[in-house]
Amino acid sequence: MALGKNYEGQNCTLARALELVGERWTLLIVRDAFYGVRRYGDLLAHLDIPRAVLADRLATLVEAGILARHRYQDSPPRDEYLLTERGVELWSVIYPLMRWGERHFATGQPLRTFRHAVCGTEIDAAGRCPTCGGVDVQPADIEAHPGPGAPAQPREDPVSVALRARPHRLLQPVL
Amino acid sequence: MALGKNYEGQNCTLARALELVGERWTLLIVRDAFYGVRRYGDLLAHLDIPRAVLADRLATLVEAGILARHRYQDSPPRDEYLLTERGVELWSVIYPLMRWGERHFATGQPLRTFRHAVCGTEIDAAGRCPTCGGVDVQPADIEAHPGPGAPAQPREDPVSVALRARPHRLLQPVL
DNA sequence: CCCACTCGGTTCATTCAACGAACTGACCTT
DNA sequence: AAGGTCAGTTCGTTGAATGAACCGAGTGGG
Repeated sequence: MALGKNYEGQNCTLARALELVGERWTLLIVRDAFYGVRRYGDLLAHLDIPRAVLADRLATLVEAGILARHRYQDSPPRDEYLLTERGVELWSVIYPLMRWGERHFATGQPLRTFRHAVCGTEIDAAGRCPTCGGVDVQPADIEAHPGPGAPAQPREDPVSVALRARPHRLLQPVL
Repeated sequence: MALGKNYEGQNCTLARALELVGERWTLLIVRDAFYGVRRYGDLLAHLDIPRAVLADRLATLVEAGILARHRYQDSPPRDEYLLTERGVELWSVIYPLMRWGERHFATGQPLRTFRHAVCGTEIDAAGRCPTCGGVDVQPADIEAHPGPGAPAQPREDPVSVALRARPHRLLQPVL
């Protein structure tokens, strides 16, 4: 978004947060990071995002301390992008927004459900586990399960296939 | 944002939510609606948004059922924009994002704090009232209080002045 | 009744960001 | 040496945001 001069006048911390997170594509990249998508090429294929925009957003997110770039092999040199603590905290924004979208604009059955990994209970709209005394469930303790709904023409990129195939712990590599 | 064709491939409900709420300025307009800003002219002065963009966003929000347009006087004919139930539910997204921005990017003291109107306790980061048994506090029960922090050069538009002057119940008209 | 003013827009030329296809360069495999 | 993969960069085109000017309905004052 790069809200620039217009947001300087806005005192609200919301404006400052939106300068980072409100840019086009950014929140979808962060969502994919929760799903365990870590490499440039996988993000590219899964999001259908222009290469230049992806490179720009990743640089912005790393600079803001939301993602960290981590060398995972040396030959050939390859980096992966991992959520930092600051990035993981964005789950408290992403999850409610997903639920809101689902409540009001879903066309059919949910494509994905989120369960508390330790007990298997589906997490409620507020992000809590009804079984475990209503505690807030942290992303690392959440499993994304393929839901009953299916899109008309499902995507066939590796990430989409893997997410459809089996339950998967958030933040763990999906591929 | 009008994510258009790129988001059709995205099954996730997050993508559909972002088509509406992820556009530039949209979430700041919704925030102002929580603050009780209801008229075109007040939004214009408070947000420093181009007139054409504001008109476009308001139309989109009304069409999406997030705001409702309501005739509040007949001569001259004047409309105000009010949050619908669907819009009010966005508090679960806006509040965590504000808190996240405050935790990580605040420069000084908070400009605004949110208190549970019935007991006066400040609401925690998860949006609950510690005093009242940790219940989720709904926007209608929240009072925004001017905080200890002050910007270098405070805005002087009527909305900013009113919000700085005194505590104010969310969703109630600020002017 | 005319003039000035307010409010809530629309119009339009300019600027800036997004898009998508092509290119680059480091490294690997055969 | 040739071809492939990966992670970008470059660049021309398209589309959206910006901001200033304009517009039209309605009001209030002289």
